[in-house]
Amino acid sequence: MSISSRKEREFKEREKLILRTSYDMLLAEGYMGFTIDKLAKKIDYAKGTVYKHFACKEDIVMKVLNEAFKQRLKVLDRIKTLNVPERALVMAGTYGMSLYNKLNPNLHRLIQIGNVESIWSKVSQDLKDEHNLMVTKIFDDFELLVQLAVKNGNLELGEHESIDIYFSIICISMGFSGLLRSTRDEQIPHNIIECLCNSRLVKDPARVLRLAVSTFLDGLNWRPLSKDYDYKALEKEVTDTIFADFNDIINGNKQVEFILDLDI
Amino acid sequence: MSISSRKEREFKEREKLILRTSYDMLLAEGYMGFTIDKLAKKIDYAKGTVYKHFACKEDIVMKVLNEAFKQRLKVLDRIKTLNVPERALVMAGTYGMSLYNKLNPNLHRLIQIGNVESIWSKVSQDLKDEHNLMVTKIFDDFELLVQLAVKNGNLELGEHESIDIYFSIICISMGFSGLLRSTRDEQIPHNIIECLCNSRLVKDPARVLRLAVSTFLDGLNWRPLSKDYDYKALEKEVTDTIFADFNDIINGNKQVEFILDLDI
DNA sequence: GTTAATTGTTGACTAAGAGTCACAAAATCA
DNA sequence: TGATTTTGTGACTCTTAGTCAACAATTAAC
Repeated sequence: MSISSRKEREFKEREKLILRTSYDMLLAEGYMGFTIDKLAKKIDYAKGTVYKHFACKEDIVMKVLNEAFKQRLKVLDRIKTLNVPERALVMAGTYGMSLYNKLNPNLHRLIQIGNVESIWSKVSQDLKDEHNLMVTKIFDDFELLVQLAVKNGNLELGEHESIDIYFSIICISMGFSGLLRSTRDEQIPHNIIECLCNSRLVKDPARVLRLAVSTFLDGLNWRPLSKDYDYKALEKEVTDTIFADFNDIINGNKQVEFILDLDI
Repeated sequence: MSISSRKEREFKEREKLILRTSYDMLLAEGYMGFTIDKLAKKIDYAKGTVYKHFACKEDIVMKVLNEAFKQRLKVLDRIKTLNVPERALVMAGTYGMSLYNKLNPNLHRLIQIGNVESIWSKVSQDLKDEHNLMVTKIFDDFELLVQLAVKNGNLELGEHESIDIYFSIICISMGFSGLLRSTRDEQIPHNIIECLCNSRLVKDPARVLRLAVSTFLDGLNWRPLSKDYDYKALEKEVTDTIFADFNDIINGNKQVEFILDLDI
């Protein structure tokens, strides 16, 4: 206890410092601008010390990514309290994610980094597993929702398998994630999708995503269909209640500095 | 003429050699395994000579990517000869792309590389523009198709704007592109999506994509709906006629080494 | 045919950054 | 206080992108 655990605490504190600083650097300067030398200088420790915590640069990036992902997952936890049809829960999830992305528009850039082969190939297995587990959680939650909808008579699977449906919805979201960066402030496009999004004047990609998901669900005949339920009202409701804090910040009534919330 | 253009021809020949070799290296060893030193050694020229052709490593990668993309675009050109409803054309496009991806399962890995911020940020403007132009072409073709469908009374836009629809379809495809790699031979997963695809036993992601697009189009009420048209027959037809050559190779009746087709 | 000018090619060199490790400093223990 | 363990360090190696002065080959001039 006491002494050895104080050391331990200090070590954990420093690990958080490393992660938080890396997070800031990654968002500010991107993956290319993130070097261990700069990081070490910034936190005022030697390079070797950083490598006492992480086996390689990619592990730091992946750990930051996992923490950011964890934070993002909490958004989805909030909607579980809602007492609405299953399909409305799916939509509420997209509303929450849209708001969260508006708040924290650079986060998806981080998340995309983890999908890059060259990074993935160097990350240690533990961290890959951790990441895997979180993504799996989303899949599991989705699968339950699909099964519940079938059980409650709101959805028939037909030639679809349950997995096809949630795989599709998640893939749709992924495809859009490339263009979910808020267009509030003018930013240099970071990839081809962002370029096109600018040039094609897609003012609110999040709206298009919500529409795409909704259309897909209509195509599945997952009830209540968009014409039979006031999803606009649902959106307003979740925005004003369970995501009220997000909305306050977006509307400028509150200011927030987004940092990695490390409650390890 | 003659002399100076012979020089020029030699220069162009070497450029092709650089691109073809880079293509092979990128597919074989990924972005991380691709170094200019290795490339130079392989083509038996000095490093400096390579840099006479391209300003930086990323420019080589992007040029390879653009050429691969160009090749891929030709797949979509084939379906233009089909005399079927607009929606069937959209579906035929996905069938063709599925086949092409089965043939050339590593290509999408290349294409994803170009979407990575760290590469995009170093590529010269010319190559970005070239890439942009090709993606724009897909968008334009799609927009025409949507407009035609509306004109012919097969689709009403409703609260959608034309751009929402084609943006959505393209995003859906993009989301799936992460898992379109053929699962024919056992391969090490290259990113989280591929991991999940393996662990969740999605046997034929291309099928799921086709289903997702079809479901989305049903949701849009873009006629003929999937229940009113024999899309299975269409798939068989295009597979057996305009993509017969792809199919032959897939079924092992023909062997083909996929290389970059540089007809510059 | 010889020489000068131009053009093309080279690989040693610089710079930068990842990762290592022998040693130094600090903490702990006896 | 001195011995032992733990922790932190930054100079070092290694790899790789990109440069550039010098060398080679080709072309032009005389």
